[in-house]
Amino acid sequence: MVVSCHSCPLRRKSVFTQMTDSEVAFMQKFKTGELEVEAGSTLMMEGSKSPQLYTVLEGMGLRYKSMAAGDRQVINIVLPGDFVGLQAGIMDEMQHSVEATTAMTLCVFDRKNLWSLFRDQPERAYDLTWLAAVEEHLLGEALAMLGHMDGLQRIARAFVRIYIRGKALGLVQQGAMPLPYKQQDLADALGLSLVHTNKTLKKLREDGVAVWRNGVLDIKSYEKLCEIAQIETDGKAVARPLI
Amino acid sequence: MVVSCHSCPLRRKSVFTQMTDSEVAFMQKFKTGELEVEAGSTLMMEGSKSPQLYTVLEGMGLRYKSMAAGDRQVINIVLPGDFVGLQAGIMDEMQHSVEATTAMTLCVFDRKNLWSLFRDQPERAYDLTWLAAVEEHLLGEALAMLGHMDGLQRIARAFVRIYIRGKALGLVQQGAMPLPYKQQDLADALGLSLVHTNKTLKKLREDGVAVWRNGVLDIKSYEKLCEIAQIETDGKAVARPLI
DNA sequence: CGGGCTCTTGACACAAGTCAAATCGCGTGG
DNA sequence: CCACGCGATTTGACTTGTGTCAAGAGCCCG
Repeated sequence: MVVSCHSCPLRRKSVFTQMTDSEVAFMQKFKTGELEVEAGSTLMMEGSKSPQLYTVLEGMGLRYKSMAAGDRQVINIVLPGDFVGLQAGIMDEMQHSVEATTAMTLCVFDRKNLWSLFRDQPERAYDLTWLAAVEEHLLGEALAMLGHMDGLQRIARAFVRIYIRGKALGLVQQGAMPLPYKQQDLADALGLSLVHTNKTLKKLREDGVAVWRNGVLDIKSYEKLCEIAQIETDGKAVARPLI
Repeated sequence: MVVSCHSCPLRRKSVFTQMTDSEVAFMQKFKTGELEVEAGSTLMMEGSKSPQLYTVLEGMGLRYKSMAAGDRQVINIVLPGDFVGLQAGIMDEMQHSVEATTAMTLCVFDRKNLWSLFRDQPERAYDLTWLAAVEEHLLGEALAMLGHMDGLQRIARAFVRIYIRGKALGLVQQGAMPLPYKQQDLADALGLSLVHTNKTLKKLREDGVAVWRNGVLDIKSYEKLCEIAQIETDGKAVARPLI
């Protein structure tokens, strides 16, 4: 059953900026269908020219770059509302891969209609640029994190960032949210070895800061976590456009 | 003396995509003036809402984020042709600072005209998004570098990247190009300590790979450098739009 | 019950950070 | 014209965070 943009459950959430009815109608035309993928599927391959672009409706995923020697750098996690494939649409090819960690439902757009969006809907073009600029900002933060923080701080910071996003999406219940990734995924995101990630998680657990187990992140002390992460406790997710 | 966009010396270089006469004419209207700043000036401050956006005509600079404890993460270097302030234009505020390392000449645009660019010049809007997407890609690469490479590899990779950009801009003469930064700048970019950066540079020097001295980067063996950096030797700069 | 993932833990090695001090280069002022 | 001072670059000695190797424990599924 295909959801109409008008009644899209994501669109109602306050994290997403509101559109006028005519704007929603345009997006509806832009949308060409829905895609369901199972856990583990690769949505986009580094170097490929995907003919399709997606907005995540449900499920979680990972963006990553493959490196020499078989290891990879996780760029960030993909949550509902995220737009996937902008690079393939704007540049020629994807510069990273995208993988579904859980089963996912995606809203599908056709890449060849992207230009009409720039021509006829400058507001949406602006939104796309906004998304790219925000992504750039987030990567800048991640870079600073890898460059200047130790393992404990990195993990704490990752948890805070994820928690803020999860909260904005309504995924958090009593301080806990689903986080169905592997320790290896986190290690690959933070530039740490699996072993060291594991030991650092243990420390956070024993210090009563946060417990991440069985795919659920449970924040025991948001204050302590933020202190370690060097982040203000009042951080909120910024409202973002939903494409 | 203000250069007209039509006779802009940068625009002639082949690294930049060509515009039609009418497109150049629009950019000319968009341009509100030129700015010359001396070495050491701060062009944009993290958190500020700059009313102006720039394209670099001459000189070199640095983008960086300030961190706790007084140190900083250099995001990347700023060379002629680079667009500065996109974040201030699209998002509300800059997320990083920009500093002039040498004296610089900048082409000035008014932020409040940015929307008219999206409305009336979809090609330019597309270009801006393209720039943001490329920036995102480069930061992704940088992230992978910090996450997975050791000091020697990082420096080698930084040199190769810089060299490719410098070559495309015609800054390279007999394998050498001006690179007027401090070792501390490079250290801050690569997430290394100054001391370790210095020792690693020494190694590159003694191994006959590259010498960086007195603000000049001299590549002694591009092959060795690329091998260390794990980059193909045939890498070229991609053509990019000049805003 | 067995095979294959994850997750845990311990022991050890090494890359890189920190601290401290010497040297070099350069502009300024006596 | 030389002495001084300050910032940048070098170098050495020591410390430590993190990676690597290896092996065991927990858990799910066929």
